[in-house]
Amino acid sequence: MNYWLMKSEPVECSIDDALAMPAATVPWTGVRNYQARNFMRDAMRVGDGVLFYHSSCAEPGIVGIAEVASAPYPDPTQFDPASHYYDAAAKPDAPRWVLVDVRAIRRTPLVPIAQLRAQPELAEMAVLRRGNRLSITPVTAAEWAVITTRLPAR
DNA sequence: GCCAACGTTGGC
DNA sequence: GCCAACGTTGGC
Repeated sequence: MNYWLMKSEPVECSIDDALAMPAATVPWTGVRNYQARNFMRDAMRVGDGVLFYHSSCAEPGIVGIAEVASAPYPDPTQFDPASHYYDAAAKPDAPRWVLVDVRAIRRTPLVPIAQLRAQPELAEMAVLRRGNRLSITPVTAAEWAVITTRLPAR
């Protein structure tokens, strides 16, 4: 079992949007970075824990708990010329981008990025690393424990 | 809106 | 295969 932090812009898909979907599950479309893609393609397993993170918004931070809900499969938006995520170089018989489904489990009180940075135990967290631009980063079991046990009870 | 940091592209 | 230019991310 592995753990991940996955960023989503709430304008695109917030934790509440995800919870409102059938089975609270969303296809994680739009990843166009090879390293992030490779995490989904090569390392994620169904049932892996996910910290649902809101980025590019007024209050960036962790807002929920989720889990990986599918094996990787081609991201359909790469084949859609009308999509913002269209990739003319990707063909159905040679997809370039994959995704997994993510099932939202519950909303949590916001844990702002400043609060994450303030925790000494989280100093090495990949998402907090200087210059990090990955929308998907691994989370260690120790980091997962610190974050999930210190989230205020709902 | 600014800017640091990094990935991608393309000329050579 | 180098590397400058450009684009993107994302917090502030």
